[in-house]
Amino acid sequence: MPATSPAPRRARSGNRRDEAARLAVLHAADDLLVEHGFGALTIEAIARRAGVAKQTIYRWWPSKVEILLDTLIEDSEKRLPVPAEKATAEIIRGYLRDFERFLNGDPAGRVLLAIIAEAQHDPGTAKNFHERYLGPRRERERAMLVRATDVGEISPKLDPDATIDALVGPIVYCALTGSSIPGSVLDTLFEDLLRPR
Amino acid sequence: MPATSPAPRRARSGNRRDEAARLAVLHAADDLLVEHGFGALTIEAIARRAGVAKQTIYRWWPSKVEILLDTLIEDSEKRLPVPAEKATAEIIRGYLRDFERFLNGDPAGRVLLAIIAEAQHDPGTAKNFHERYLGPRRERERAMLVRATDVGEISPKLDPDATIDALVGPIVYCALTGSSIPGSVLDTLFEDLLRPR
Amino acid sequence: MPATSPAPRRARSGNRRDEAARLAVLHAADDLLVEHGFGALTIEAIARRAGVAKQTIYRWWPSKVEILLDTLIEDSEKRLPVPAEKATAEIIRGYLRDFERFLNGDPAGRVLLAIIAEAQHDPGTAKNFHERYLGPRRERERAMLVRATDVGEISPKLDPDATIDALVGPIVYCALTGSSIPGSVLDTLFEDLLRPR
Amino acid sequence: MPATSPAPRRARSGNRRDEAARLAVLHAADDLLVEHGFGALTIEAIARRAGVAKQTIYRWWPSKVEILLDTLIEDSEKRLPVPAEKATAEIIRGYLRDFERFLNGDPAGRVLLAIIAEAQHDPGTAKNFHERYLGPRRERERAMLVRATDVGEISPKLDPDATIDALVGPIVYCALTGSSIPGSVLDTLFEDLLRPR
DNA sequence: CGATAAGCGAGACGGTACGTCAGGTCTTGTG
DNA sequence: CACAAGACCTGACGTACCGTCTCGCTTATCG
Repeated sequence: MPATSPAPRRARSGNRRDEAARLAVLHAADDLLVEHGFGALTIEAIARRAGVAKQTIYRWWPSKVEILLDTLIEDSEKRLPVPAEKATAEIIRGYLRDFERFLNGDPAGRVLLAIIAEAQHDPGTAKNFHERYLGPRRERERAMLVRATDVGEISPKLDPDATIDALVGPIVYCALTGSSIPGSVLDTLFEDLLRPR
Repeated sequence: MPATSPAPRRARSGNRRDEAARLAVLHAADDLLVEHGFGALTIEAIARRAGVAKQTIYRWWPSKVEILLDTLIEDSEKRLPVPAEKATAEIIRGYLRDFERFLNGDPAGRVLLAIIAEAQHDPGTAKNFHERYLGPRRERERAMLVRATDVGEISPKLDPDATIDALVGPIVYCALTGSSIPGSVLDTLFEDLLRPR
Repeated sequence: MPATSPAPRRARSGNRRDEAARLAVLHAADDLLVEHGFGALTIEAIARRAGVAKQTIYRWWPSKVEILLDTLIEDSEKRLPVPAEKATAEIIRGYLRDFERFLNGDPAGRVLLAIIAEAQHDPGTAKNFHERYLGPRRERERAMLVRATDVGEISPKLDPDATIDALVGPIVYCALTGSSIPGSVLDTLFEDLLRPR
Repeated sequence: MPATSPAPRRARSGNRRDEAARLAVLHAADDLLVEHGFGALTIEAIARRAGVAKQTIYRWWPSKVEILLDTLIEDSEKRLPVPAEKATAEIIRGYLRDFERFLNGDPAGRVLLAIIAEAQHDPGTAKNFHERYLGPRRERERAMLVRATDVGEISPKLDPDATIDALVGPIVYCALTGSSIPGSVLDTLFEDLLRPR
């Protein structure tokens, strides 16, 4: 009688990285940020909450912001993916609205704002933030715009990067100052800068 | 016979607030931020640098961000005043360009970015930042726009607040991400959103 | 009418050293050593027990052994003074017996043994132990012997230092190995090496 | 079919204890103690230096002091054997002088002092030290004295154990306090306590 | 004019978190 | 099954700042 399941059992630790610990840290950091704010986000608190040793954190992350960056990358991939297939004007408009909702409603959006903030205080954070998040994402946003332009869905007034800055800038700025940009304003900017067909 | 000068001399201490100490603290905070970044901006470092006792700082400022806020308010009044007299399209365009230069070139601009950042981490800071800086300044910016509109210099597509967010947002966002928005992009937004005569 | 007391009141802290904290640390260290052994004598434990901040300990003592050295010096001054007045054979014999009892019965004796031990592990400790305890005490012991010799109370076979080593050595050695030298043996060595009148 | 030997060659690992690893650990511990002092004697450092896994140490030794005890036992058997054949006064005197040289000159002597020290800090160490080193050695020293007494080589004033304490005590005490007892003093004690023929 | 009261530099104090090190346990994969 | 390797939790290390406090001084104000 042949081979019941391979019994994965518990393989909690060994000489390989412990996935459970990794996730516990990511979630602990996320939760602490959302529940008690960035001020409560200390390595000790994360370790305590995750049920993990401080050393385990220091072994795998150079700073607490890198932890946030990890959660941000994983979360924004799921919750705010850059549309990668067909690029219609409507899809782009939807992305902008999702972006606004992400920043003002989603816990992961709080993480993004916190990292932007921390990047002002520390050049190392700024560098990693660009290399690991902003850069790659901008790449895909630019590609989305170019595709839509090629297809004739939109005909932007400015070059792709400037266009993105002009559209995303107000959204982020409003989120940073605690307000939330109205959908109608978003629409006006969208119509105005992209001139959709 | 009209009283020889009151000889203010150095009044290093006494029973009234010591202006020299106040200025020393403001400058020390400013300098530390610019030279070594926000991470080096501790109360102890400010006190050390200013040659002042910690208690003197705690007596007059509730937190180190309030010190920055004080310097920001004084400095941006001097270096980036909101035009309050006549409001022509050209004056508004100049203000936007000055704003960009302020953020990316002036030490006081670094202070503003640092405070925006800190406001993400701490609600109290956010509140004070709005009440003491953002709010009053927005008031004057709005007034400037209204005046220009009334006079027929511009005819904005959006209501004043949305207009300001849409113009200032990209400038701030670019500064926050370490880049610097090109003048040409600024001009396009300006033309587009304000439709100057 | 001779001036009622100058009202010392409580002056618990200020910009001068806090005597209460100093004593709390000394006692905490002492107690921990006696109750849980040298292994439990960590700076953190001392601070915890004394109700004192770690920094307060580091401010005044370079190492935990120096704390022990402080208690040892204060305590052995009280509990095992070197006879400084008249020096008869009987007084010297009494001192030797007291020394044995100090090492094997008194908590302060445990402190002495612990410091001797720690001096084996760390040259700095050895140096301080000699300069602050062993040296000055040996001085007084030597003086006691010389005085007794001059008066004709004893006529030692060896020079003073060798005599002390020969008498104290067995006492300390037995204490270190957990046994306790019999009084009769002490008497034999005493008679033999000092040849009292 | 030539049945070449089973090629034992280097049997670095397998299912029996690896003698090379055992020796590497003992030597690493010894070297570290001599070169950098007891403070540098950590399990991790020993493992590093011996090129051995920590687990290998924990598998065979309950504590680092037991490692030292192992080296001490092996070394002092070779370098400071208790004379077991004929016991003349001269041989005993030589043993005392060798003992003094062992403590003050031989690396293995440093190990003995370190263990004595550590025994003050930890009762478990004290117990093992007595059972594995002090006890058996004292046995042989006592036997040596008894033999010499029976033969009439010496006629000690005190019982064997007290005699040994009285002779060895000053030697050890001087070594512990960093000085070194003069040979002449040793001779005086020897003559005085043993009264050799 | 002398008492009072406040601001000041200085710095000790009880704390929290930092980033590092070692302890001792456990698991993996190799020989 | 012993071993090298090394991840893991625990807890102490010594340091930096936090925000509060007392000290001894100087100086303006007021009775």
